[in-house]
Amino acid sequence: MSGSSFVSIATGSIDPIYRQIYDQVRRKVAAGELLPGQEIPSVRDLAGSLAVHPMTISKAYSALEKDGVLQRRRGRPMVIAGDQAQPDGKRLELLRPSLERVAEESLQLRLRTRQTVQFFATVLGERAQRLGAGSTTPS
Amino acid sequence: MSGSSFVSIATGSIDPIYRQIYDQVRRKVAAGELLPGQEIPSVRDLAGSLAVHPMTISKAYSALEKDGVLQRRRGRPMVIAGDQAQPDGKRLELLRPSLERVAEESLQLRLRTRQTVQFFATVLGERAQRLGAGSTTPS
Amino acid sequence: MSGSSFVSIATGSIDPIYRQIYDQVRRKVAAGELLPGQEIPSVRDLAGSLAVHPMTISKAYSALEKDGVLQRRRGRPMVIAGDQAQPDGKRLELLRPSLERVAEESLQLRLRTRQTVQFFATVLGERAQRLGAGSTTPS
Amino acid sequence: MSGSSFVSIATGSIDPIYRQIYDQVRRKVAAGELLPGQEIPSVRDLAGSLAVHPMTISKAYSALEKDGVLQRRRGRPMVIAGDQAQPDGKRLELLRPSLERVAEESLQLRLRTRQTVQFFATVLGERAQRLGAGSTTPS
DNA sequence: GTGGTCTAGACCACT
DNA sequence: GTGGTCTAGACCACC
Repeated sequence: MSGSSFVSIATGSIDPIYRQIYDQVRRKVAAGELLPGQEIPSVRDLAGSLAVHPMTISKAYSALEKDGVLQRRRGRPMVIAGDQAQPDGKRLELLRPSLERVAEESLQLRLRTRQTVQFFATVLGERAQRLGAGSTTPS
Repeated sequence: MSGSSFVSIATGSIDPIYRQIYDQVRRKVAAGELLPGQEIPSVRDLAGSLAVHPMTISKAYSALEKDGVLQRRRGRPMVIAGDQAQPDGKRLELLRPSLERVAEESLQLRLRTRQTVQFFATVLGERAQRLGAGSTTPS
Repeated sequence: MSGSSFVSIATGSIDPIYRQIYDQVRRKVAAGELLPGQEIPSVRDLAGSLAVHPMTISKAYSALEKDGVLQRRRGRPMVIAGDQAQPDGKRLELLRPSLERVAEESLQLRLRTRQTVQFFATVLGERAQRLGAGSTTPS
Repeated sequence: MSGSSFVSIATGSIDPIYRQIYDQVRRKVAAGELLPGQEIPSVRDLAGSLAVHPMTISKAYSALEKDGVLQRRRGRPMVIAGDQAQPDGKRLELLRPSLERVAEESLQLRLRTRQTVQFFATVLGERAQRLGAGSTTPS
């Protein structure tokens, strides 16, 4: 978990590791945090730092390449492909599926809307502060 | 979906059949459409009408029983369990893990906190309305 | 090499096994030889009969699913997806890349056009006869 | 592609750089654009002007030498090798494996023999014309 | 029974 | 050094 971690994985998560990597890279590119032309960690490097099998990383990278997010360069590290940064509104929409899911849960728990929203604001605030304060603290 | 269908399944859906059933029952109970003490179709009956393997139904029912939504009665159909409401605060905490996850995504997308929270309120409102409107809750 | 072999692989080929399988299935579907709804061999079965690792088959099937050629059915064999048979002209176009490649070779060998075309006709005729005569003799 | 460029490479191409170089030289020789005895750029020069690793150029040149297209001369630039034409029949046979492969594809697509052969003739004609236009006309 | 994911480790092609 | 392909074999989720 170095300060400049490229991505982070949650071993206990429901969705597979390669998917987590795929999603995170896609999001970072959309947010403009990873810029076109920028080199990404090699399959072996990332596999090493995440303590994961190289093939798992390779699978994520391949999917990202197929979807036009990454570009392969034979014998050299892969790079972020042409401009794909999204305007604010579009980036917000990327969050919708996750929000729908959590909204569903909230309703199943019979929680009141205002209560849920306020709690979310709190959680989000805490998390933002943690990030802002001590350099980087992902995961 | 005929008027009397207990639940409906979407064969092409991403999530497994047993999950679809689980979710629908849970939602109908939360919405008050299925009331405590009410009998539900037997495993065999439902399996027959949905053209699904009985084990799949059984799995959904077992999960619902484990989560206190259904009650088993030897030799007789299962029934919706009694209301075991929890204090608000406790139920809210149940939502935290999901909120943390979506907060993480929001930060990775570099969205502003206020913007995200407002969008969540919107999504939550839409979803609540959809549930409130047509009593019935298709997937 | 049973008479009803689903696909065949050339171990010495330039392109990877999973690609060979992908291409053959795609072609057979385009040709209407494999029809929508039709079941295909399971990953394990095909892996066994081709003496190949299951993951190799899985990779081919996954790609075919992603491209809409196959449809997954949880717990059951995959099937050919909705209608995709192509009219003659389009099918012919599918052959173009291969023809371009061989045309290139022909020119590099300084062969005369007519000579090459006639030779191709011969080869094609022989192969068609072999197929027509002794049931099936692929590979 | 400047007028005096020996070869050009497409970095985004599917096939490797060394192959692109190999093919272009072979083609130019076949087309008579490069004549026996003519000197070609040194490995270092070409590597510099193409901004490619010298080893890549070296690999292409070695393959060309191995196939009798180039001739090495100690301490001096390599030259195009003398013409070693082969009888027509023999060269035709060199094309058989490729033709067999494409014949296989044609049959899998259930295309009629005549249709396929005619289409091949068309493709071959187009390609010959494209090559012929530039300078010398291959038979 | 079905397919999916992951690990461990080998080999290859390309730069 | 880079990524790609394949094998061997384990474990999981779903029907």
